[in-house]
Amino acid sequence: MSRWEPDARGRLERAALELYLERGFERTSVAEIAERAGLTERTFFRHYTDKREVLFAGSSALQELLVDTVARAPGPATPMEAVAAALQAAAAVLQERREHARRRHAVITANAELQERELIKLAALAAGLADALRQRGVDDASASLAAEAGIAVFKVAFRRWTEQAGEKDLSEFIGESFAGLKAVTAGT
Amino acid sequence: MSRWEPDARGRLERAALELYLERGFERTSVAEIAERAGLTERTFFRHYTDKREVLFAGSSALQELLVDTVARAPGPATPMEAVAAALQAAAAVLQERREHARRRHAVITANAELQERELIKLAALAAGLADALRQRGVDDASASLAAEAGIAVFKVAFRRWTEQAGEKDLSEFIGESFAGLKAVTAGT
DNA sequence: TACCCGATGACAGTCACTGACATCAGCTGC
DNA sequence: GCAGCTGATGTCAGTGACTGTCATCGGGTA
Repeated sequence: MSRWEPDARGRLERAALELYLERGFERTSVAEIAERAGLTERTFFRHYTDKREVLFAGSSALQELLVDTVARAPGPATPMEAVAAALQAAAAVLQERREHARRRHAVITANAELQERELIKLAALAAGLADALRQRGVDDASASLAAEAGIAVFKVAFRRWTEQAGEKDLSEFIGESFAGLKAVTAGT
Repeated sequence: MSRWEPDARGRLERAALELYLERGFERTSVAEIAERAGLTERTFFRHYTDKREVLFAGSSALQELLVDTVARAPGPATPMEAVAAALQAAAAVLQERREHARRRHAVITANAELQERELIKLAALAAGLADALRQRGVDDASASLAAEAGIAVFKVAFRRWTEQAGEKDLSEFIGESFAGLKAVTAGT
């Protein structure tokens, strides 16, 4: 048997989410998270750069999924089609873990600092999408615009998904939002 | 004559921008800003909620300008036309103070925490735009999408404006970006 | 003249985050 | 099977952002 309990990161992430739900982000100290995970505060900061980051561990995997999906989109796909495919792929992942996604999102919407972190993660996703589009030969400005517009669609769709009373899939909200964006930009 | 030097906020804002430019955001302490402004650290925090906020004092004025411009757009204007008018109004203000805008932006792009704050301010602008559109009778989803898309256009245009070698006006970049968005969303 | 108010200062405290050094189970080379 | 290295963790002493509380006092007000 090994010297320490396994999966320190997993324990920290679960402890953090639990505590943020129980008492709120601000009223939870890093020492408390570490204690619940059976570790020390110092070790927390070896795994996560700050108190917020522990909620965003999965975002790099999402980023890879988006970028890969754009890269693998069929050759003739337009930039927005490639972005749409990427967002649908991401939606499928989130739909699978919808309870976790909603709990996490509830914590984030309750705290401005966490919203800031979420926004910069979304900006990073946009930058990754834009890069992937450029790799496909899309010109610089169009790549940025398609990526930013795609993230805008995602933000709106995700919010509607979490606020709905029913159980409609995230992918449907994304489809509707893309259609809505098309309609609204047509009238300029 | 009054008991204290006037314009404490202005002195703090100028001192902060200077120091952030001279030594970087992270390597500047609030005590140093306050000292250069002839005040104490405690007083700094009476004027600004945190060390970042001192760079964003003007954002509420920008928000009011955007919201007012949408509210006053001609009745038959489409949502995107109203948003475009608002962004052009904001662009004119930034163009006027372009040296200040660029210095400030240089500080922000050099630091992730400041970028986070900028993003949440932009998100607030989007929320304000969306509200103003709803007041005009635009349906909920379209209002959010037009607002978010408008902010996406603004982000791209602003970045191109600051990165350009020449002296082209921000309003031109915004016009081009709106056209680019229209082109890119048409191909879905 | 007495009083209040609002902007500031003084000071102590909490907590996020960092740097430096210590510990020690398990693997590696011999 | 032993010496030594490694990597994840612990310990401890900071620094600096931010907060609560009380004191100060020039200027306006009754």
